[in-house]
Amino acid sequence: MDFHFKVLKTDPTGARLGRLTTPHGVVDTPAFMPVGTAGTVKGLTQQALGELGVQVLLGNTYHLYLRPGHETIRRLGGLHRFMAWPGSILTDSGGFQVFSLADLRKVTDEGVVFRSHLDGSEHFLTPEKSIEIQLALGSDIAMVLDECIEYPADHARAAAAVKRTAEWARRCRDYAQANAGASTTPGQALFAIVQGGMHADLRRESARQLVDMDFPGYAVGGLAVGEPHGLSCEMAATAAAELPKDRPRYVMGVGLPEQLANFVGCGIDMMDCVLPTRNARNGCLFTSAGRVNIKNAIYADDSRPLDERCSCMVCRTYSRAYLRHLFQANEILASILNSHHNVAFFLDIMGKIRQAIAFGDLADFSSEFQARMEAGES
RNA sequence: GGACGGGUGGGUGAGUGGCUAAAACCAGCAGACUGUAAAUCUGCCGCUCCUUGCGGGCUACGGAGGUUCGAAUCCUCCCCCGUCCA
Repeated sequence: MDFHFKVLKTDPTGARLGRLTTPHGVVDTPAFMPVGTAGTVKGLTQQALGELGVQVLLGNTYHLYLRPGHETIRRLGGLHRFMAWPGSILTDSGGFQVFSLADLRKVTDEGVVFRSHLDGSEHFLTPEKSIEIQLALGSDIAMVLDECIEYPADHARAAAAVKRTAEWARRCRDYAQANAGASTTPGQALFAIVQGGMHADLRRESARQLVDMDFPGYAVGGLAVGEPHGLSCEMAATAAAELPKDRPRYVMGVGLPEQLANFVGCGIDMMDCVLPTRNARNGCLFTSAGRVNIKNAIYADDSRPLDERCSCMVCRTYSRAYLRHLFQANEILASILNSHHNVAFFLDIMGKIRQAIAFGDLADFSSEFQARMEAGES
């Protein structure tokens, strides 16, 4: 199967219902992609992910390069076979680590020198190296190496990152084209990443530069780095307006449950976020009535399901009291069940968003959802 | 009966004259988490009062006395708990 994307319907709000086809299957969009940095969505088996209806998940170039090593994964048949995941995979390029490992790296035009967070060893990640790794991993969608900057960042700083990101995108594209045969997944696609901080002119400029390079898909990066949600949406919409309508658009690293529909309304087709899994492990559960901190004492005797409106395995089977107990007792099952529910909840939202676009009432869905979240427990 | 060692806040356990309402860890309570250096991190954690302040009062380091300007820390006696000797 070759990579292609088809917009099935565009909502008056700008939201798109679509279908992405990758070498490993179909992805209904708008899609939420759980994050599986190190070749595992923490707390969930691949079987569970399949049962939850996950169609695409993330892996991380930087992490898998450091451990177990991309050549090891290549020898084992690529990331899909290595982790026994038959569905689609998108790999991040290491660009986010340019941001999050600020204390452990040095950026130059040539690339990024990282000190491994595992053993302190030095590694030089260039655009070419990032692609070389991703070709070995054989993700369905690789990402260009970008420079993700902090918030706030002034115009000059953001402009420099835009310039560098464009140069790196070109190098990534050229290297990927020249070495396509080295991929463990024939037909692997490469997405570019729009930067520009919170400066609309730079977002537009970045998008145009990348569109000129003709990528099969485009991401908007550098959002959800601490700025207010309204600004994120504004930047996502600004970038999306410059992007070709027939290519998938992906906002990286978002968002909260109540934010997902807003990005979709900006014309976004794909999102990923660590929140459902990370927060699950930290006892923060997302429900249709808002956040539930399952470690709170008020749940000690609560026999109700976590979310009465959720039909996931956890909500069908276990009480809040039990989930709290597992968390308090530091039991592994707490992470497993909490992650299961949170991912199910995010996927459920996306399903409802797709349905709402199909029915043409995304705006209604969005405001209803928001209202229920804010109303909290009844 | 004798010789040592020890009794500290819910637990373990530091502290051996003032900087100690008493380290640290655990437990408990609450909060945070947005392309994962995260099963992590932060705050609170004797009682009480208010004008919520690096505020006031009270209680507290087995018990009772004492020394001292000042004691969890020094002295005396007593009570417990360990180990060893009879």
